[in-house]
Amino acid sequence: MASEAAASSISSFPRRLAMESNALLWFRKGLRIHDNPALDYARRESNNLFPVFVIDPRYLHPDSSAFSLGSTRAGINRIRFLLECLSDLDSSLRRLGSRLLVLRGDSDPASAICRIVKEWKIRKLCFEYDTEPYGQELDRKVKIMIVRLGFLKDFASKHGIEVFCPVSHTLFNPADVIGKNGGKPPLTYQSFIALAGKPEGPLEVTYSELPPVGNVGESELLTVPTIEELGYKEMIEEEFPPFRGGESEALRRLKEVLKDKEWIANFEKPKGDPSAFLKPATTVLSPYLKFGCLSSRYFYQRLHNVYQIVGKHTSPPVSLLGQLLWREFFYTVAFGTPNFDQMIGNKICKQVPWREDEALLVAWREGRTGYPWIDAIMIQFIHWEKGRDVFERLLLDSDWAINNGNWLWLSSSAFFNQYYRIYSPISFGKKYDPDGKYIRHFIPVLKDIPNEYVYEPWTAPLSVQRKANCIIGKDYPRPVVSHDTASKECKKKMGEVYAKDRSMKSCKKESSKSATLRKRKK
DNA sequence: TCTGCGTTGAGGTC
DNA sequence: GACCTCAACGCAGA
Repeated sequence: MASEAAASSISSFPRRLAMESNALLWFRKGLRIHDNPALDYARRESNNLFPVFVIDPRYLHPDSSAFSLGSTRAGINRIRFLLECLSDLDSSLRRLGSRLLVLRGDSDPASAICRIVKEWKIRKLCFEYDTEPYGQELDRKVKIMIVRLGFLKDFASKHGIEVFCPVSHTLFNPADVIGKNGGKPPLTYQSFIALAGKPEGPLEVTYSELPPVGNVGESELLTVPTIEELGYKEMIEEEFPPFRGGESEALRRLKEVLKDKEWIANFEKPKGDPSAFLKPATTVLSPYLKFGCLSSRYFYQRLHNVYQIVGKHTSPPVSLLGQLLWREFFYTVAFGTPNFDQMIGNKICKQVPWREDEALLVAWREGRTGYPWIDAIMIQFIHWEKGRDVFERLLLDSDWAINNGNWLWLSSSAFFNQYYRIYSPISFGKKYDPDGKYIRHFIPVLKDIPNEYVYEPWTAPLSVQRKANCIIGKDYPRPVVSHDTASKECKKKMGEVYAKDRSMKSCKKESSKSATLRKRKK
C-alpha cells in the first residue's frame, strides 16, 4: 500500500539531508494539517518548509463563456469554497509559524512548481498523489521537468531531488485493490469490499510548530485572494450556499455529526429524505472530503469508534461507513478504467445512441422542465456526459470519480443494469414530501398551488391556477416531455441497446472460441 | 451453466 | 412499514 510506503519512507528518512534542506509542500487537494503524510514528511529534518498553492486559471479565473458564473471548470460556489479552504489553511499554518504561499500559475501549475523548485533550491518535493487524469497529467509533467532540469547537475548532483507523493486522499490505494483483483478494477461494490480489507489509520502526529518559510527571492507571491480579487464582482452575499470551506469547519462539522451516535448507528442511505434541505439527511461532509479538508482515514476511524461504542449498527452498503466505501469503489474503478468519463472508449460503459437535444438539456439545466419535484433530476434520453458536465461545474462537492460513477450508474450505462426501473418525477418525490415543501421553497411561484397538484401543476384546473397566481405555460412551464411517453420510449431503446450488447458479447465469445479450436487443430 | 443477488422503482395489498 | 408483483438486467461465485 502506498500509504504504508509513506510510513516506511518517513522512518528511513536519509540523515544526509539534515545539513541543507529546503522542502516544498505542494497543495492541490489535501487542504488540511491533520493526517497529511506529505506535510509530515516535508517538515521532517527540513530547515525550511515552503507550503505552496498554485492558482490554476482553469479553476479560478472567470470565464465569461461558461453557462453559469465561474471559471472554465468550476462554478462560483465551489471557487468560493476553495478560497475559504485556502484561507483556513493559511491561518492554521500561521499558527504554526508558517504561511501559505500562493503562486500564479498563469500558463500551467506544473511549470510554476518546477520554476520555484529551482529558485528556492528545493531538495524535497512533497505532494499528495492524485488519481484523477488531470492530477496525473500534472504529476507527470512535474516529474519529467524535475528530471530534465539542467540545474540538477550543479545543484543536487550528489543527492538529487527527492519526490514524495503518498496516497492519502482515499482510504486505500486504488492501484493496490486493482492489483489484488488480477489487474482489473472490481465492478461490483461487494467484490470491492471483499478485496479492500481494512484501511490504515490516520497519522497521529500533532504539531506545535513547523519549519519556517525560507527565502522566496524574486517570486511574485500572493496572499490568498478574495473572490473579488479574482475578478468576480457580481456576487451577492445571499446567493452563497450555507456551507463554509476549510479544515476547521470540516472538523467542527464532523464533531457535530459524531455527537449523535444513534443517528450514525441507524443511518441507511436509501431511507434518507432527499427533500430534506433545512436539516439535510446526510452529513454534508462530501465537499470537505472532495478538497481533502477532512481526511477520509480520520473520518473512517471516528465512525468505527462510534460503532464500537453503540454496538448494533447498520452495515455497508447502506451505512454511513458504507458511503465512505462507495467513494473508494468509484475512485478505484475510475482509476483503473481508461476513458472512465466518456462513453466511447470506455469498456465498462454501454454504448447508447443518446439523443442530442440542446433545448431539453438547457431546460433541465435551468430548471424549467415543467416537473416541479426536481425540475432538475431527470433528463429524458440525453447523453449522461452532458448531465455530468452540468454537475461537475455546479456541485460544491463535485468529485471526478464519484460524479462520473454516479452518472454511469443512473443512466444504466455501467454498474447498474435494471434500466427498466425508472424514477417518476411525480411519485418519487411525493413519497418523502407529500405536501411539496421542497418544491414550494425552491420554486416560489408554485407556493400557493394546492398539495394535490403541486407535483403535476399542469393538471390543475384553470380556476385553481388563477387562484394560486400561477398559470401553467405562462408563470411556470408545461412539461417539456410527457414522462409516460418518454420513459416508455427510453425503456424500449435501452432494451435494444442491451440486446445488441449481449449479441456483440456472444459473437466475440464465439469467435474467440473458434480461434482457440483452430489453434488446437494446428 | 446455473443461481443468487443487487444502497435508493412503482404500485399494489395488508 | 413490510411485503409482493411487475418484467427482467449482468456480475460473481459455485
